[in-house]
Amino acid sequence: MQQPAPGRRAQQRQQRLAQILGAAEQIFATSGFEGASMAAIAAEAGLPKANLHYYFGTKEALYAALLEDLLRLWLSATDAIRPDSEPAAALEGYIRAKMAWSRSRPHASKLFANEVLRGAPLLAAHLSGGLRALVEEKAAVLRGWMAEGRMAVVEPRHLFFAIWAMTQTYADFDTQIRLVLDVPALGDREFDDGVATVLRLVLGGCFADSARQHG
Amino acid sequence: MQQPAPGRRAQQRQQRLAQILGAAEQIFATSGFEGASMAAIAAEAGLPKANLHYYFGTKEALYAALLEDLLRLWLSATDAIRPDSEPAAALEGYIRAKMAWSRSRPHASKLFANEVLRGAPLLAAHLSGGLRALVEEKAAVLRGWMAEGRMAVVEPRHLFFAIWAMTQTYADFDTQIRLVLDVPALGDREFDDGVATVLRLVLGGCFADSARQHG
DNA sequence: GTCTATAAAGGGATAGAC
DNA sequence: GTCTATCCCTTTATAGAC
Repeated sequence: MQQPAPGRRAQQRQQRLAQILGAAEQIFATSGFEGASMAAIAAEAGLPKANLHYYFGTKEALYAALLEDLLRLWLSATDAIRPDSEPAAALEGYIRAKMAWSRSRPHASKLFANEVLRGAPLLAAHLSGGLRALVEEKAAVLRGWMAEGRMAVVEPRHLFFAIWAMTQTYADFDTQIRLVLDVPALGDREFDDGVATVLRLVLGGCFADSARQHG
Repeated sequence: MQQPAPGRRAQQRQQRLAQILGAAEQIFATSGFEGASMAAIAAEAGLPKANLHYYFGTKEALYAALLEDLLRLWLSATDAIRPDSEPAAALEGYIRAKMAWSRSRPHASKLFANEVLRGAPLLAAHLSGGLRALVEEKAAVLRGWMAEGRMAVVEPRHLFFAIWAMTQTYADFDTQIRLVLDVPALGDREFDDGVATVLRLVLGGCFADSARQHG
């Protein structure tokens, strides 16, 4: 029951955990749960295989730990959407945040995509629980703005689906985008174009004349 | 070199092939390449495992055959986008076609998503070849419309990325959408709302005042 | 806590009878 | 052409030395 201050031992433990989680995120993201092997994760982390089992027990527990972290990020990105926000600015901030996340954490996004693609066996409870509640809450905010005539009338939950899809595609489908654009990797140029396109569609669709200011 | 008319033998062969391909599409879509087992595909098809190897040789060859079929669908959906088309009608037709495809062939869409997520090892050549050429061709059509002032100026290739993402999410992320909307499965209502939302964003973003006609 | 060696299970693929 | 039995390899997970 004692809670010792983090000494050298605890710090090294935290470092090992982060080391394993980072390697696991990358391997799981590009190979999926079944495709990833503990050996590949161990190699990426620079540790023997048995170490992973010492820290996390099973492959599924390690995978679940990653999804847990992930959910927190997902749920925290909508903070800017509050009843007292300016509607267009709130949506623009949300889109920019989601796009920045696709750029900074592409592996996390792919991990999430892989999990949902296979039917979300480990995430179903969170999706119908925390995420659903959050979406309902934010949808209510949007409906309020619509009732006040501050934005066009659209089904707010489907608007979220559209924003998620458009922003996450720059992480999940980066391979396709890269090959179609014929660039070695997605950089400033591609993300700027992406943000501009998503902003134009969403602001143009929700606010009509507000779209012009973004090129 | 002889090309016999399809007799009973050839017909049964075609039926077996279709039987296997259908089962494989479903299993690969929900489990990914590595996650799917030949045993699971055989069980789904109602055939012994060795039959699959007789017809397709290896697991990878079976998977590649599915991707081959898939590409034809992907590349044929843009037919309505031609220089002499009416811009808004052409984009609307394309969106409706893509959305209908997400509804009728969700397994195919998921299969494609799984493949791109893992870096498109078997599809890279097609993406940077046929798909890239097609996108360049259609992007040129859109640029022509923009130059004539018939639609807003957006980066046309990113507009395609956005349309692909928004429409395919109704197949690939159906689990998430289903759980957030709290419905047992996506039906008419959900797809109608989805089409309306995507149309509003794209037409609103590209044609400003044309968005109103779609609710 | 860390690592080597290995057990136990499941995978793709094939041999060979029918 | 079809199916059963089996080979061989990889995988997860653990035992046990250090």
